[in-house]
Amino acid sequence: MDIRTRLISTAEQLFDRHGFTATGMDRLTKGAGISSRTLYKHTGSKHGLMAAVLNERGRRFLRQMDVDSVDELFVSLETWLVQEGSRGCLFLRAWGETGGDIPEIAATIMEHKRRLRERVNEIVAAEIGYRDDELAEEIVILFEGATHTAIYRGTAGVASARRAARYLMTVERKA
Amino acid sequence: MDIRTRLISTAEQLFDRHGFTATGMDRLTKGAGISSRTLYKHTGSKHGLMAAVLNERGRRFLRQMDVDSVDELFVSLETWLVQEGSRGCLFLRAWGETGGDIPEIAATIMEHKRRLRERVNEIVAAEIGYRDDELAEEIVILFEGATHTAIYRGTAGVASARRAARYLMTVERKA
DNA sequence: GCCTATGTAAAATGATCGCTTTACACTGAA
DNA sequence: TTCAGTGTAAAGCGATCATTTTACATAGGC
Repeated sequence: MDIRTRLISTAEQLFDRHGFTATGMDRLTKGAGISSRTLYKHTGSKHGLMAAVLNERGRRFLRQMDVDSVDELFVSLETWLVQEGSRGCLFLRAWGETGGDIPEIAATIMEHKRRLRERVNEIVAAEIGYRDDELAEEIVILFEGATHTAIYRGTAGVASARRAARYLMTVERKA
Repeated sequence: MDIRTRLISTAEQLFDRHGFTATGMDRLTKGAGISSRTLYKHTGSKHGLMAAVLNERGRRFLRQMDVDSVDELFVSLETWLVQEGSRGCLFLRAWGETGGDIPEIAATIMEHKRRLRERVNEIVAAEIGYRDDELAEEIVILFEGATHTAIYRGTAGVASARRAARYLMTVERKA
């Protein structure tokens, strides 16, 4: 496996499992099996590594959420949580640990959330035939809620979110 | 103000603003205006301080969520977010930063979430006349979703969650 | 065969980590 | 008046922090 890929996926696991600040550079280098010099050549700094991890994760996440209906969206979320574990949104955790003070990281987070919102908006629009920002926002909230409830309730909550979404999609559509 | 109160409320602000791990003991002692010896006499360790902060915050939070209807619940949440800021659930952030590995902290988090869930269940039951665990879980998910969406969308999302909750409360009640 | 890329291991940087200890001052009750 | 309780300031604990540096190996293209 490519060094950069190995570094980033190792870092993603460690950050997700132990938190960003609590994960030191030595654990990252040892985990990836590379020297610190090589690490710094690849991502420049710890913040750079964090941003790279988030970018890569965001790409993978949105690829998995590339579905055609709201119902499938929640199925995909459940699959993701089962495969990756339920420790909450890594982007929001990064925001919390940095206080939103690192521009490079803050921008990555905001951009990811903007993309997710747009994706949900498109899925909703495809399903009901027109754009409905308000309905899409409610689905996003259920999505975000399911993600975070899963930390302490497991994937059981995703089924509830899915059910609630089904109601909203039925009741709220005007056409 | 009592030293212990000052310590805990200062720590709560610093942890919330900058994260738990990133906040060092010297910032905490300087913030509270006490010596490190005094701090350690009061809470024993940093983990002890974290647990104390979470306990205090949980008490204050649930006091503010002591309402009689689901609609009021979301109004109270909005008030909370405006007053306290929107940096996500401090309990889940603590979970993420510790990996759930510190028993003292993990137990505090789980207990708080259990209480919140029970509170919502009671509010729902009072409103529709009978207990409905599934409906309550959906409300909890909207609540959790609004809390976390607020990090990057502000309180606008709370209004959406409130609206969605109103739909669910209307559509799903069987009596 | 040499040059540049890219990697390693390991030491050193100064700062900061959580936590303990030492030495001293104030206060209220016995 | 003595004494336990509670506080301070400041030094020190060994460990770890993110980052840089030094010295050396290996490999592919010219």
